[in-house]
Amino acid sequence: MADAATRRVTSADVARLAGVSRATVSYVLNDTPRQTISATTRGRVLDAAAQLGYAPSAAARTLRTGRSDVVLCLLPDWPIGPEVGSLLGNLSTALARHGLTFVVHPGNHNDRPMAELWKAITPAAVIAFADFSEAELVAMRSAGVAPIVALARSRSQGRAAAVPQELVGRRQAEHLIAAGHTRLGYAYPDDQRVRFFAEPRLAGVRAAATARGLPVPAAATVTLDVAKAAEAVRRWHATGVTAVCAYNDEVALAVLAGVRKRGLTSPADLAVIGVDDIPSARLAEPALTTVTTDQGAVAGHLAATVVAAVSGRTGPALPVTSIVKVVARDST
Amino acid sequence: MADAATRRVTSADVARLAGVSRATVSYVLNDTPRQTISATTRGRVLDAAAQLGYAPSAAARTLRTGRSDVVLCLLPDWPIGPEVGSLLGNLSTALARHGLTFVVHPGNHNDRPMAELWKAITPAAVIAFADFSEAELVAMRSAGVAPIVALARSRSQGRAAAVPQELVGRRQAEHLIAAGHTRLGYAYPDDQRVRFFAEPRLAGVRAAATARGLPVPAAATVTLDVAKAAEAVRRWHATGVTAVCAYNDEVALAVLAGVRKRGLTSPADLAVIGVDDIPSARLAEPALTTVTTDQGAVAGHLAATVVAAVSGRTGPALPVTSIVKVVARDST
DNA sequence: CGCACATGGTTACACGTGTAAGTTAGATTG
DNA sequence: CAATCTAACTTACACGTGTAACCATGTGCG
Repeated sequence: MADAATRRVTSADVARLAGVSRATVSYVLNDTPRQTISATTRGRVLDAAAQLGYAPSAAARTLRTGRSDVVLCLLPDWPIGPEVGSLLGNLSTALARHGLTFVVHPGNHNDRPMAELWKAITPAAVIAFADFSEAELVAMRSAGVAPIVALARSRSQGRAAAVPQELVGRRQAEHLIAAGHTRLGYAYPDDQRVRFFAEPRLAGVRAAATARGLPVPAAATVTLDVAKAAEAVRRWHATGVTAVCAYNDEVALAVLAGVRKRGLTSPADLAVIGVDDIPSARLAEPALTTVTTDQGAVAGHLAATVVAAVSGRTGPALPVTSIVKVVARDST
Repeated sequence: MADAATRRVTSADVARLAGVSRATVSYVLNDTPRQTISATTRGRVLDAAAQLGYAPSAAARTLRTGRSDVVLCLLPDWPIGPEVGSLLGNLSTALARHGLTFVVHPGNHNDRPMAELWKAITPAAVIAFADFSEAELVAMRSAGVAPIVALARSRSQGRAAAVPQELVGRRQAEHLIAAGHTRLGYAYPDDQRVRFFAEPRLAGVRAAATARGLPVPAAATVTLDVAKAAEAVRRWHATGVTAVCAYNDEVALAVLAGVRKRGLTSPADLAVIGVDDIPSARLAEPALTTVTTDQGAVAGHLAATVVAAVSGRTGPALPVTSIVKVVARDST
């Protein structure tokens, strides 16, 4: 058993055991470019480090370098689904492959003024789902961290690795139009916090409709409540709408519940298409057609953007095609 | 516009502006106990710090202190639902109230040997959902971080702040038994990674049944697929089972889909109760009865356990009553 | 008066690391 | 053979902070 007061093993311990100077240890362990080390000493250092189980202190390294290898992701305050969870998991392994450690902060950043976070962590980059405020941007510039906007378009500065949400809406609408529907509806979410996402998706649906010369889609807010959803369904059905795009799979499930409540059937009376392909989607009555995003590809591109940003270069453009796909089921 | 090469504002800058020594700045900003500072200097220091927008370097502070104020949560590799997301959010604000910054790592820790994480972050405590391995425990001891096991029982060392999962199963079964059901079934998840959670829940259902002198529940694995679920429903119905507890809301929705597929109805032919109260639950056909956990209370207790652990004291016991509640809907 | 003592500060060091600059000793070269 | 160069290191400093140890004042008290 190790003592309770066992000291941390430092690079000086490794140097002592290997019989070299501390600088040599650092050069070996970091593969410093223009520094030549003989093979035998290199081996001795590596052996000593392994034997002692040496792991460098992140605090000291960050202090010296001024930049850490931590990438911080600020989660929005609205509830996240499994699709975001899978994105985060993929992003974590993708960044780890580049020597970056990925970390997520779930707190709503309205709570604490976010500078509290840089006080605690000194990240190399910060990923957020919504745009940064101007004050946040200058604070990040002066702290030397790279701001990155994910999943949405960036209107201001900061690198963007956005999945264009317009595309999601366009794919939904195109699928319905291809099935022969001409009068579309849009089920808008009740939660005000996701407007940032819902607005461009609705815009995409509108764009697809007008591109085919169809009338502008009839948007209605749908809460996650059967009675309210049934009311929206009644209005759509009365005005000749035969198919609706929903912001979400959950909103789509609410619409389906409303359809059943009104005694109608889907897709005969009203076709419904969602977004995300949550597990419940295939279990609905009828099984829900939905649009899914390739989270692995998005994570890979996001990771590339991050490493480009911390290296100071500009990131690659997202290969936008075939990243958003329709999962056809019974509701359309 | 600030220069591109703008330097970080340090405590020395604050000291210079306030006309005091750097130590005084540190004493003022940290409210060091046995150090007396006059009110006027204190004010000057505070003003200077605010004017300069000073935020201490976490790296330097951690290096000096040996312990940071970061609490790291290791996420499991199985997909997390919105209930875990809400728990994390609550935990973040609860810990922030104690001056701790909460951070989540989504990567499966089989990927990298987890020591890679302490290389990057030096947390004060680590929260995991499953048990730690013995090697991990000794590594954490020697690194001085407090291990904490959440949401499950801890069989080994390390503080535990567990919500007993047996209780969840017991509540499910009791609700069905109170409604008059005597022959119960259990819908076991297909995903092997959640066995750690499913096993105790099933045990709770068994315990509740035997406590009332009922036969042992008929457990069956249910995949998230309508056909497979329908087959399980057929067997239950054939063997006289009238009500099933599901591991999950999603598994419960699969059972409901199986019930419809067989041409049966719920709860008349088969009552179903889930766990988690996901948004889709109330939108199902019929609306799903489920068991929900008060995530705010759990987060508060978990936070208390963490602060107790980093302070070296032992944490309080969880007030286990009334933390798990049944949300009665139409499926029972 | 002389001593102890609280008040309000300052000086100096340590934390563990990366890296620029210096120092050998042997190889190369004109 | 002297001068130069290169491989293989070592020495020394800086990053920004917390805190123990010192120092200079008054101030009460016998």
